[in-house]
Amino acid sequence: MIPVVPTRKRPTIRDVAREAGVSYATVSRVLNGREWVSPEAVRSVRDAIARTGYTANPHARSLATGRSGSIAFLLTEPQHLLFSDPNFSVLLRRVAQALSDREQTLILMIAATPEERSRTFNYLSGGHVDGVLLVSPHSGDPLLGHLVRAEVPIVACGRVLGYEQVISSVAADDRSGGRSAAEHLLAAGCRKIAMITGPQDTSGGVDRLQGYTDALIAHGLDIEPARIVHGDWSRESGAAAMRILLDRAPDLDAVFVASDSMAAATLPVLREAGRRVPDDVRVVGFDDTGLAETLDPTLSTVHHPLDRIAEEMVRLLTDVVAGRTPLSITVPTTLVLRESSPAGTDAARPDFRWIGPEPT
Amino acid sequence: MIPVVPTRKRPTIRDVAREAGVSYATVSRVLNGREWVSPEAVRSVRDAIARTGYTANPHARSLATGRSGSIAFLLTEPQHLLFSDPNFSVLLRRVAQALSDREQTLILMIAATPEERSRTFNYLSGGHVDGVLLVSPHSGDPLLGHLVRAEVPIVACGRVLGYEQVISSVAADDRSGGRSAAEHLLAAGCRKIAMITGPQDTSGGVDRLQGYTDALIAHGLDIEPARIVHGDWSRESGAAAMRILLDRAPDLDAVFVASDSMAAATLPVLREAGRRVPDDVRVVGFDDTGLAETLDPTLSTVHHPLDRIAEEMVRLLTDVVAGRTPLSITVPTTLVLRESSPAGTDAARPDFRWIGPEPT
DNA sequence: CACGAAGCTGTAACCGGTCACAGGACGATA
DNA sequence: TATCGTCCTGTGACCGGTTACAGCTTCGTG
Repeated sequence: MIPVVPTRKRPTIRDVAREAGVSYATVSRVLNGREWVSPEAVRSVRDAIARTGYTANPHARSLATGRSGSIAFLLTEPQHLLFSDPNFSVLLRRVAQALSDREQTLILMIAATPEERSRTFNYLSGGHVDGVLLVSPHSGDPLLGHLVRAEVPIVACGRVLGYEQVISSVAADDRSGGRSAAEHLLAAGCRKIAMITGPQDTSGGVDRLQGYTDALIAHGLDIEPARIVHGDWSRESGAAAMRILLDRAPDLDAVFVASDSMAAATLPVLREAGRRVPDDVRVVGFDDTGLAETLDPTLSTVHHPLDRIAEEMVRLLTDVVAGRTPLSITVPTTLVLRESSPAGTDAARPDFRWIGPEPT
Repeated sequence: MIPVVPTRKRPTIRDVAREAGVSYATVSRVLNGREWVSPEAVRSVRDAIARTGYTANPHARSLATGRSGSIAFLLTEPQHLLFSDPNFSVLLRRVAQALSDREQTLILMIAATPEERSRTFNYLSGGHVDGVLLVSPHSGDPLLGHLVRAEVPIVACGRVLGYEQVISSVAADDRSGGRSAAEHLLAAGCRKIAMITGPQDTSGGVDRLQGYTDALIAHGLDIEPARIVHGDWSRESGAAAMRILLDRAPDLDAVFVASDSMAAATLPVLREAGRRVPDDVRVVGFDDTGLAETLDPTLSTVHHPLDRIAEEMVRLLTDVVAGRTPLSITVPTTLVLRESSPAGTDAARPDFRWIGPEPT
């Protein structure tokens, strides 16, 4: 009897059991390697699996175990940032890798519009994923409060201001990073150092600024409000901020910019204004995710260790899912010097502890 | 045995049924809106759902229906391209949106290493997703053959050379795009037009080159092999290709580059070589995904309609999952003129049909 | 020799949905 | 009044796994 339509049913655990001459419970035990199973049984089950080409149905498994085996990577930034900011894609890549190593699947959710946000909330709070990785959270976001109330396991990239006690997070040591950038500029002789910050409702935005003020104050300098302009990570905001700075503080001799994207946008503005980089104005960015090397001049910047951050986020989320109390992890940053602010004599100065690689 | 996590029981369909005073089958009917249900029953079920905060368990649903409600977005490019090529992130964003609108979830899979590839194949062929969206497929990839043999529903972005009859695809009209770019350069008076192509095992790489040769031949010009260099979409390959061109064909008066990433990398090379853009050498790219506007000079380029491509891919995949025979869809491109090759007198010429927007 | 423990295996209940099918209520029609 | 069709609802089987529990060997020990 040849079936007209080749009904290609995928083999189930019971097919494997029949093939192996054992019960399906034994097959399950072999698959999960939990309990005592005789070596012969293990072998015949493995053979049967190989012969039938069996793979477990993840939905049946999730239904039985109550775990989904998947986590959500949640982006709440407006879409133009997703495109221009390499941080996202680098982090995404690393997280995907880390999850793949743990046999977990990565569900990408983008919640930019109000509709998407409410759909996203329903999905995440419905227990459809084991946990959520949150990127670049803004503390004012109501979605955060809802997720926390629904007790969804969350790990954020960057501390979530106001939620430090309830949301676990992994962040770069932004404050030290900002401080080392500013100290490098100070050591190079700059005294009128401006800063373009990130949004002040993100930990990265706040801490990098804090590091900058730390360094200036430690060197006995005043913080000049005119030299500080807030950006929103986007290129456009970087260019706009640079124009404001040139207007408000035309005597500046250096700019520390809280992201490479924004820093990249300052270069043409400076060039148009007739300022040479680094001779007239030194520029130091933050991130070092590939963009910095491709600019002209290449950009000195603080390396944002996204590899380790991704790794730690996944590890931490596993803990949080298992019921661990919230925890914040900080990962050290590294200053990388390139053409836009090369190493000067400062490398030899005893008061300057941090030393980056030689400029290329 | 105490469970590790205190599993807060979520309400099930039976809880809702009890609450509403109906059977669970009726609740299911209301949820799926399938069969005849009395208005009162609908109302009381909806009330009960609102009261209990019920959301359906997608795994139970998948198990019962045999559909997973999720599709995989599969990337097979080496990771450095994922970072530098904005095409990926733009497409990803759009696909995510289109899927979200259909209440489907997007599972991101990156198969760069051999391990990841085999894991990915097992996962996809195991029927864990309803279908696969494939980005930038290279025809030599063995993973493709395996997926086709396993009868996994696939829609690719770009035709898959050699698999046109078995893998559905959505592509830009790369050939017309390449042709309009070259025609624009010809109309601007250029006669020694070089080209940096994409990989010749991708339809985009082949077709954009084909469009270029179409235009040159139509104008009675010979195809000079010395003026054609193959790239691999990456910035590095663009810079390298430009150097080769300056060496092999130093008399060139224009370059058509098959991607904006590669085109971006040609600009510093040209500048270093003392060639002014566009005065000495005109440059036209391909993609128009944001990067082109941020370059200096801003880049004339062929707009790659990723919005529509994403939309069509999702639509087409739905059809393929439903059993539709393979189909290739082509979406038109548009030439966008900016500083690197502004519109000339050609716009007025009768033999030049295509006219882009005025340069900014 | 009786008995308990250890090692292994099978049965059955359960996870939370979908859906085929049986059947009840009720009005229309013969 | 009997019969039929339409509308609506409930029961129970099933999807493919996991796991509690019981049962069967086999062996060691008092």
